[in-house]
Amino acid sequence: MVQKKKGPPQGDSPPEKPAAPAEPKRRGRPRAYEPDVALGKALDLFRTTGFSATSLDDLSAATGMNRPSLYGAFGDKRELYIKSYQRYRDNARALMGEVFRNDGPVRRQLEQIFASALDIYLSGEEGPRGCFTVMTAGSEAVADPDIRAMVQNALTELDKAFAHCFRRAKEKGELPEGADPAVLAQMASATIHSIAVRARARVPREALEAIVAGAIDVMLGGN
Amino acid sequence: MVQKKKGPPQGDSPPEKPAAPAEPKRRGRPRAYEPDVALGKALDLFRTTGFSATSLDDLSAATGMNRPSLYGAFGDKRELYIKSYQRYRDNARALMGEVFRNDGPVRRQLEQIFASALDIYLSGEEGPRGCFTVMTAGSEAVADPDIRAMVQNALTELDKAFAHCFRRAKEKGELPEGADPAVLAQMASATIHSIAVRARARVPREALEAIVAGAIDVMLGGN
DNA sequence: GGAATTTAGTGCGAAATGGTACAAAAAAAG
DNA sequence: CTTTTTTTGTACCATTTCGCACTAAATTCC
Repeated sequence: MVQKKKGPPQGDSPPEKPAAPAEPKRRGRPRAYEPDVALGKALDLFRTTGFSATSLDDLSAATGMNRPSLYGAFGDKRELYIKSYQRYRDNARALMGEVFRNDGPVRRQLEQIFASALDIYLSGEEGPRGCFTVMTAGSEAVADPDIRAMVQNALTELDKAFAHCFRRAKEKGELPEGADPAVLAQMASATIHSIAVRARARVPREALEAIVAGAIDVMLGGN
Repeated sequence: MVQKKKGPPQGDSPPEKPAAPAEPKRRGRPRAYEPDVALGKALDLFRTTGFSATSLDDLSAATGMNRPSLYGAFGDKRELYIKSYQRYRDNARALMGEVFRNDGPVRRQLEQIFASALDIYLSGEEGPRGCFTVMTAGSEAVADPDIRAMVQNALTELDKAFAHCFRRAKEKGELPEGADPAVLAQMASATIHSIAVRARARVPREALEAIVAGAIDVMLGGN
């Protein structure tokens, strides 16, 4: 069950710019695909259709790779799903981490975070695709311990990021006296979860933005 | 695609107590199953495994009905899924509607609502199953317009119930001056969505209760 | 008891699915 | 040019999946 065979360093480095680090001239027939873009396509598919409803044929068509190549490159379906999810999280982290790092006023920071989230959730040719964690990974999490661990990790990571954000804000006096950063963080996360769910039901962006605006007002207590 | 063939009045009446209204003595061989309990079993399964990952064989095993009977009683897999979802919503409405109707102090009302939600989300032999709307129906909502409509309906219904709750509270002076019931309602819904997601990832009940408690405090503004 | 009616249960079949074996192809190395 | 290595692509297999036809059973009506 617990697969972990070929575990190359992968995971930390963001997939930003493969940069092709001086391709050491491989030996055999060259690959007809770029692993990075192929994984991106797979991610897109999994995000819209979920795990079970996405067939290897679908994945094959989307990536342009035939099934044996897919298997060779990413392992079986489950492994590919997990790698897709890792990729998704790397992307999200990259997008949000940036905002979390530079410290403007909390209000501005929150606005940017939520805007990024909406960008992610509402993207997709055929309708918004919501959040991988909330929608498809959450479903698999019940039965699959590995995926569950990843989901848990994603949830706490978001909580922590928000908590850090609010803690700093409180130190800078941007929050009322009694405000509890940890609680506010969980509410911010909840707002994220909520717009993820609603996006999937095709609630229009303006409505989601209104929700975000209202939530920010309440969380910042009129500041 | 849009099935709506045999649409008996079903939908409004809560499945509470089938009551067997004087069985008018049917004509042929008696059914070996009780439609109500069978649908309940199907719901249980769909809730844990989702639509695609649940096979008709699984459903057959769970309900005790063989496939042809299943088909005859509920239609094809998609119809059964939709009926299960309706049933789930009827149950939830019954459970929460009760709380929403009797008017105690808001705080108490909210506590009860969230407690009911947790009961629903955390139930399940093999781990918590979360919320049908958020988890499995949300996934299908992208591709299936009918299911999407149901999900939208579920979301707005919850928002409205909370909004009503907060509006009444404000009239009774239980909320601060500037409080906007609609905004608070959306935050309450967001809290629901969030604990649904977290429940699925096996976050323990105490942690979820803490989140709820914190959210209530913030929403009621110290009252 | 026999006809009519409704359900149960076996079992089939066509399609889809996940996975893999194997030969052909494309490149580097000798 | 031949060998070696790596990937491609076809074809295949075993299993699962959904749906349905058809027969057997159980019950009511006449």
